[in-house]
Amino acid sequence: MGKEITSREADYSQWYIDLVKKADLAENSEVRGCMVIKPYGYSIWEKMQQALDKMFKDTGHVNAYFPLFVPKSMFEAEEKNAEGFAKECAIVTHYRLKNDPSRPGKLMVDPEAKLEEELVVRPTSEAIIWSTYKKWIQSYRDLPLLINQWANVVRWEMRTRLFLRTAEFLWQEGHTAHATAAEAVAETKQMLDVYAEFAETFMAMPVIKGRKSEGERFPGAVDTYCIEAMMQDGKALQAGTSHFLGQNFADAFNVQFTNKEGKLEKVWGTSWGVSTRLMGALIMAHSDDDGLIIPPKLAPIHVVIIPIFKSEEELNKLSVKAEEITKELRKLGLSVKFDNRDTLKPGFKFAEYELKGVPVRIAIGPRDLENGTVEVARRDTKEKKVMQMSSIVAEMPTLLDSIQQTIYDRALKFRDEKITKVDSYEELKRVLDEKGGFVSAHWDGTAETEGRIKDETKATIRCIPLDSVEEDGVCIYSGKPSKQRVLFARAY
RNA sequence: CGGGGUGUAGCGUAGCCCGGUAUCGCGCUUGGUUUGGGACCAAGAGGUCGUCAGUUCGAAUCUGGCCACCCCGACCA
Repeated sequence: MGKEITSREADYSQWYIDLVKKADLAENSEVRGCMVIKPYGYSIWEKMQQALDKMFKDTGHVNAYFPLFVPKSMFEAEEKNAEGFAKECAIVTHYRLKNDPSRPGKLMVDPEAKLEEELVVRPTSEAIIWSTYKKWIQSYRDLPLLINQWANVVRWEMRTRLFLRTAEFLWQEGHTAHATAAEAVAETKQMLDVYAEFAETFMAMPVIKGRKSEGERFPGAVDTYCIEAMMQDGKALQAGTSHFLGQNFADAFNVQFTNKEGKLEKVWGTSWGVSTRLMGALIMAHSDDDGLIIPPKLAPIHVVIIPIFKSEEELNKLSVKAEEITKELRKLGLSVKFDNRDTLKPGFKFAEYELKGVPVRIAIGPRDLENGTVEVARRDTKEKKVMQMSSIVAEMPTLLDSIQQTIYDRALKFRDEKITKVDSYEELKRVLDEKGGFVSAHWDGTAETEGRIKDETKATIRCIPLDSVEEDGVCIYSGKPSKQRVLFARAY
């Protein structure tokens, strides 16, 4: 009884919502489009942050924090970027409330406290950051400037979904400035590699690195790179982006430096980000109808120990062993929970930790005490086996590695099976409808063709894969010559 | 922003057509029995029925307005 989850087959969208809510990751808040990230969900995000933050630091970046508010005139300085986000900006127009004379005890906006200039709540921080960089950069010796910030941003979305698209979300945004275009491009690609490595190593989620078409490019960027992941329902999900900004923001904010020859040059920029959307990706990449499956490297709890007992005396005996194991596992840096609650049956606990995606469960009962064994169950395969109590600690790191690998391999196999090559428009449509996934096809490179295919099939060009080989072909839509296949998919 | 739906205890719901002060399950509290895959018994606590107005002796129920949220679409990370 208790927490029933809609099956993926019955209603994938509802399955996702059930999982988020019932596994205590997040819930809808009183504010439309905004969510409360609950402790269990937040602890997964913290794991992601820790891993990413280390990778950023290892590649020479430092953290800083810039304001939530951006003056409207500053925001609109880079026109394409401003235009791109204009439709979804929250704006602060007043700075004070006052008592409402017509409704005792209630407040109203004080019309006399109107701001001289409206403040845009950042949908992204390029504007405020580049206007600051202008002050920080004078010489080539000030470059490169490699800064990241962890922050919240607001995009007033029409339709929201927990983690995948919320009006306010958490992310990191890296903003770098360089002396040369080549260096900025290298930075853009380096950070794309960092994201891909993070997705694959920590999230156990294979991704395709690629470049966005003009139509899908970040507003204000010269080039946008992305990592694209495949969800279990056959829809693609953009999991991270890295932008080569060219000199667009240097132009808009007049950011120049003196080079070695004493000449003024404009700086080159990049920006890159991943968000709490990764939580949605993590859930939809791996989980099943029984609940979450969290790769060990991101699991808030690695191992849960569940005692099976009839009496308090029995529990006490088991507790001694369980605490011994807990202590030893913790020495290895693992997060262990010993669930000794005496009001719930073991079966209930089993189901609960499966729902929450804890990678390993150890059950220990009177029989085990006699035999010196424990029952070990892994979440990814549901496999259970009896192991020697004496060796369980030593074997745990290997077991967790194996789980991490199995989850990745499974996702990779699924993803690879969901890539289909087609050579005609009819085939593209059929594959999208019947199989889903990525469809690899020739495209003539025009925004017009891309737009028409999008209108007719709801599929977009997810990316032009970086590792794709040049091959002569014809565009499946226009019949014009093409040198490369791109990936189409319906996407989140 | 269009189309649909729903607001009743912490959660999920019945009641609404046909007006008479709210049903059931889960959860919670207390006590007892249980515990190797989602326990059971008993006794309890918990409600401005989204909101405002109207009709009526009487409104969860009828009428009108408003609000909120969810789902589907367009737009988007």
